[in-house]
Amino acid sequence: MKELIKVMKALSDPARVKIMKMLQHKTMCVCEIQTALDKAQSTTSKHLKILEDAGLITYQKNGLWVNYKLADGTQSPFADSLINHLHHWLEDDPEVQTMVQMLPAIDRNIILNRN
Amino acid sequence: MKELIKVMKALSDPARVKIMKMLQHKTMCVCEIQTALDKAQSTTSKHLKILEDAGLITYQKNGLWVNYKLADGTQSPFADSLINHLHHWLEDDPEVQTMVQMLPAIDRNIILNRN
DNA sequence: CCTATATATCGATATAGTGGAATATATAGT
DNA sequence: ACTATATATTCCACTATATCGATATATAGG
Repeated sequence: MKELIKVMKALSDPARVKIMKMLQHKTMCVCEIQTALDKAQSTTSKHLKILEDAGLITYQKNGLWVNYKLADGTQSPFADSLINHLHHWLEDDPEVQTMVQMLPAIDRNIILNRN
Repeated sequence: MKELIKVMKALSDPARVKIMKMLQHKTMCVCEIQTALDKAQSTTSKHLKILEDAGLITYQKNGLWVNYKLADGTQSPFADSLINHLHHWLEDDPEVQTMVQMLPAIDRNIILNRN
């Protein structure tokens, strides 16, 4: 029960659902996700922790960067189901569509003023 | 997006998930659900409203009684998916199992001291 | 070792959710 | 119309969550 509740709570916030929809398109670091969401860095980091605790996303460290991606769902059958459903859910949601269109422009090198 | 969030929030509380698991076995009135949950009547009524707003349950009035049952899911594709998944989810959850075993003994006539 | 920097954690505050007691509403029976 | 009663709503206390600024942690490069 606790495990299911954790997954449901994780997906009960628009920002976190948006993160799931973005990661469906590409692996992203915290600063990229933060930019897309237009939230504070600490806020973004906490959302990611909640999704990770629920078994919905995983990360891989690469130097200073932490790259987040969708989990494979092996941790939790609830997470697995919802990850799969989210792939087709909200595809026609205007808010999600706008965000997805912006994704190609959201790049850590551009965000941090590198070449 | 709002619709999905509403469904997820509705299923983010153990009492409400338990209601869903109970209604999977039989239609129940508020006083029966209240007894099974061991919560106040007002609390129970509010949980039911949240589930109904999310499209997860419906009710049918019969005199003073309001009989709640699982929705058919036609209101919301999200609700539909989750109603279906919940049918097999948590079947081995100890808390749910105990509650389901008690279900046959939970009857409005017994609760209200009628013959 | 020191500095820079990407991310995580902490502290504080505002908002939302959960709970029960009290009250309101609606309907059945007389 | 009056009473009884099953459920819904309101009110209020308490807890949980979301957010941000500030600080801590970890790692790369010099």
